Amino acid sequence: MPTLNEVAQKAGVSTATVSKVLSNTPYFSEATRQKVMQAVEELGYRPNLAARALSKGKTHVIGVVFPYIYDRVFTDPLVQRILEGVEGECSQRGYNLLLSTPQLAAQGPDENYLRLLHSGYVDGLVALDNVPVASVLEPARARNVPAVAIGYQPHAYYVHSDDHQGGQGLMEYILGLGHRHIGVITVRDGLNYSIRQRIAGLQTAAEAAGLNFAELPQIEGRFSLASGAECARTLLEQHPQITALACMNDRMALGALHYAREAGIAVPAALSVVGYDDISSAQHAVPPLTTINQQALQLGRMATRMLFELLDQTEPASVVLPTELIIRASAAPPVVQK
Amino acid sequence: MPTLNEVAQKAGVSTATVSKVLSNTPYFSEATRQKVMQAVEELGYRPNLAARALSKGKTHVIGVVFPYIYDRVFTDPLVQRILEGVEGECSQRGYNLLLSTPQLAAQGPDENYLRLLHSGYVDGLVALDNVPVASVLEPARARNVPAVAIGYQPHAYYVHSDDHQGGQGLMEYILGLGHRHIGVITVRDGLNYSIRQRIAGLQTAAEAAGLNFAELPQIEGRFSLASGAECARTLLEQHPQITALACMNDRMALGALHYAREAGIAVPAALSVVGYDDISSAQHAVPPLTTINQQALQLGRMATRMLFELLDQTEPASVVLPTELIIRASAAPPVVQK
DNA sequence: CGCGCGTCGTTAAACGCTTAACTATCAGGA
DNA sequence: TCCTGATAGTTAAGCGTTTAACGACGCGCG
Repeated sequence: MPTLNEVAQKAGVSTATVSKVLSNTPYFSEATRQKVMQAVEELGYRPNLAARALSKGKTHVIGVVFPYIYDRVFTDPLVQRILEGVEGECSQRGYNLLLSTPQLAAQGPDENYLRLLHSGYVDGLVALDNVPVASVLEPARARNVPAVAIGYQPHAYYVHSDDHQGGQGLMEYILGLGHRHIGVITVRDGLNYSIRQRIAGLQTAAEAAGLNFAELPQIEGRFSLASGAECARTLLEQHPQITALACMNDRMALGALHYAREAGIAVPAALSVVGYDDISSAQHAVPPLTTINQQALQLGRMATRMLFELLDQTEPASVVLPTELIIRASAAPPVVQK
Repeated sequence: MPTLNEVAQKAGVSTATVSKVLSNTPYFSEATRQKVMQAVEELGYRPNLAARALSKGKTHVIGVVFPYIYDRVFTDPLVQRILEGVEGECSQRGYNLLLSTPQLAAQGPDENYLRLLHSGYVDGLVALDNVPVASVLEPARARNVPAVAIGYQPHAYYVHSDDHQGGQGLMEYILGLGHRHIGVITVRDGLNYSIRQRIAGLQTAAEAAGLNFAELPQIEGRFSLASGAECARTLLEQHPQITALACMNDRMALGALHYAREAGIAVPAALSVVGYDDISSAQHAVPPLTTINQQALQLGRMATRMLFELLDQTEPASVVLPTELIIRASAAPPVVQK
């Protein structure tokens, strides 16, 4: 591959001049500009980014970090959506995207990730950082690598969705339909800050309606559709009086729907099911799933914009995105019984 | 961030020695090893990858290229799955993943991508390269950047799934059920080699059964679920005698299912629908979708392994992966009528 | 006429690492 | 004793950029 030097030779000038022309740094004549451009053209020269990175200390690469915790990273439709947002912002600005999926153990992220972080290979980081066990951004902060968290990280720049509001809205909706026997399908507490907030939101709404939230039947799934189906079965077998199921993500809600169909339980006539996330398949489920849209795309976009502000030396403000209740057809008033 | 030099100073040796110790190049004593390691430890030293890249000409980064054609890149569940495969192989070997989503115009990929390609920033490329308009790997070949295509690129190292076999299997299955009035939902020809092959497969099977394939009603969708629904409507309104719909991807098949449900057409009793891809939501559709599994995960894995072989200077063999017919519940024999 | 300044271009150092070439030391064999 | 060769470590060049520092030139102005 041709180098700056070869271009310089060909154009009959020094490398410094070529560099100036290419970076549009003042003080070169139109004539030399022409010569240089011509040489660049003929050789098909393109700068070596590694060299540039070394010299400038900037790589134009930002790292996207999806730690590998409860789930294979890319099975979560939200991740995909976030990535889409990040990607859009980056490519708009001519930045490249380095994907990192560190293992996250209690003592911190894995060595591979740390090497990347300290390598000078990325100008900044956008990280899904939302679990209590350990923060992937902690080491970044220690090394002064600009970073934005998607999640609940009060000590960092962050963006997250208003999960409390979302949870509350969801519960208010169910209560408003008239349900009182409500089962909750959640995940193990302490796995994820967002879900903890959603639960808190449910609780707020429940207690505002005079229900004792702690007495509502709850069960812990593992995020997946299959686990949702299983949880629905267990919950309904143990508490046949349940008329509504609030699931803390859409995949588990879809699982619940799946179970209901197999068990011959009509949704929403005999059982209401609501989810959380508004993943794309929620819309086409049978029946279409009532859920909370948490704007994953926007999450990715915002985080990336904030990172760019950081890179531009301006202090970004952390953001909390509002959620929206998406009413479809999987929930209805309970049939009056007994 | 600490540099090699600082480590060397602290350990009281030369940078060359430190470098040797760290890369385990022969000829240093246990004593110096200890000193060096201690210094590394205390300073928290980690190599600057840009410098290393410049010096060695290797970055340990491979580029994953998903050109941006008919669709926003990450909306296709297959892309996600392929990415998962690539990611797994890479992180196993300590490689990092750079994501590139070039715009693909007739005259070739965009400048941003070319810059990346020529930058020396990636050691190799795995590319979804499967469209007739232009190849993203063409410029890679021109620059001698090792690359593997996922798709039909006979001039390159490639891996693709046996779409002809898949299409044929799908059609044989439908014919075997007894259908003769079969509608085909495809995409604009020339958009995608794989789909062209699938169609060829359908045709092979149809003609083996004595059907004139060209006379079967066909319509072109745009990959998406919504377009599938629309196509199903059009096709069925124009050709009410159709008893089965063969869709060239699952999303359009899901759309067809969606339309059928709305229109009150019972699947599979009154209409059989089959898809292609076996995306995860196919399994949970109502009714569960009969489709062809094309092993997207494996596609990503294989391509990456081939790339690593290439990087190891060994000539990889291109691969064609077999497909598998996944029989679920969206297709059944036609009701004998008239 | 001479000085200063704006313009255009060059030289060379620096970024942090790898590695070929080199020096020094020491043990063992002839 | 001397030579050889293995071992241990150093020096310095090189990877391809950027950029600070510097020189040369010409022009306008006092």
